Amino acid sequence: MSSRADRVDAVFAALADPTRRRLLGRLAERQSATATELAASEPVTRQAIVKHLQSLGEAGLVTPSREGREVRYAVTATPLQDAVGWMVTVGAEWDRRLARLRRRLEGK
Amino acid sequence: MSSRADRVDAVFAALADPTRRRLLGRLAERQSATATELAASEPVTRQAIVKHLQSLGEAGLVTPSREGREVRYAVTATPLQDAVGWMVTVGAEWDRRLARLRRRLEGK
DNA sequence: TGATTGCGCAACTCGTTGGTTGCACATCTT
DNA sequence: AAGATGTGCAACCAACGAGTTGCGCAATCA
Repeated sequence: MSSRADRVDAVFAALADPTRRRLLGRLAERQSATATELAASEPVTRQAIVKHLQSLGEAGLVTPSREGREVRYAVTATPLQDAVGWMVTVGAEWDRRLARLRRRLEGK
Repeated sequence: MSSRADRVDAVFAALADPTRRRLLGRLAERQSATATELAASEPVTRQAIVKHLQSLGEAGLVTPSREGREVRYAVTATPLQDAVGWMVTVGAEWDRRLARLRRRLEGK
């Protein structure tokens, strides 16, 4: 029933690992990438990358799609909203902080 | 030197555990609480709570303060900004999402 | 003063997980 | 058809982390 809490849980768990965050970053730059491609830029094995991508996939942060003989991954980014939502409910003056952040981003 | 990345890392690692997030929630409601108090509302030992609070403390999310013979903990909430900042750099149309979120919270 | 209450430290268990290696299977390319 | 390239599966290892129990010490209360 508590699918919302589970989602948040999965997202934070996925984002807990720095390698996973880096992978998400890479996938945000390039539109998509395969596990072997990502493994080239990362100091670990392809298999490790695959596992990370699976974690990210279970959290809904990344979506795989088969293309011929290779599997390309792309960011979904939607479930991050839940995580941010949780953060907001915790902090006190978070409204102001978010506003400041947005201004800083829009002002570029 | 990469203190920024480390901070984000600590925050996400701290937020990865559901118990820790619940503790943060409790501390957000009440102004402050001791480990033993929190242990009463939680199905684990006081010692476990203490460890969690230490993790949260190292992440800068919580601040302890001694008062007589007891130690009270309170949320700091500032470093969450870094985490949100990271999230923003990843997602694509995050500006809009944050805006929607703020509206939903203000309208509430 | 003695009993209680709250905290700190240490050792230990057990499950999870990030990472590896090895091999088999599928899919292009030449 | 043969060789290369990309993925999937499984077993294994080491380290970390959540949680426990036990004990000792400081501070408050009766």
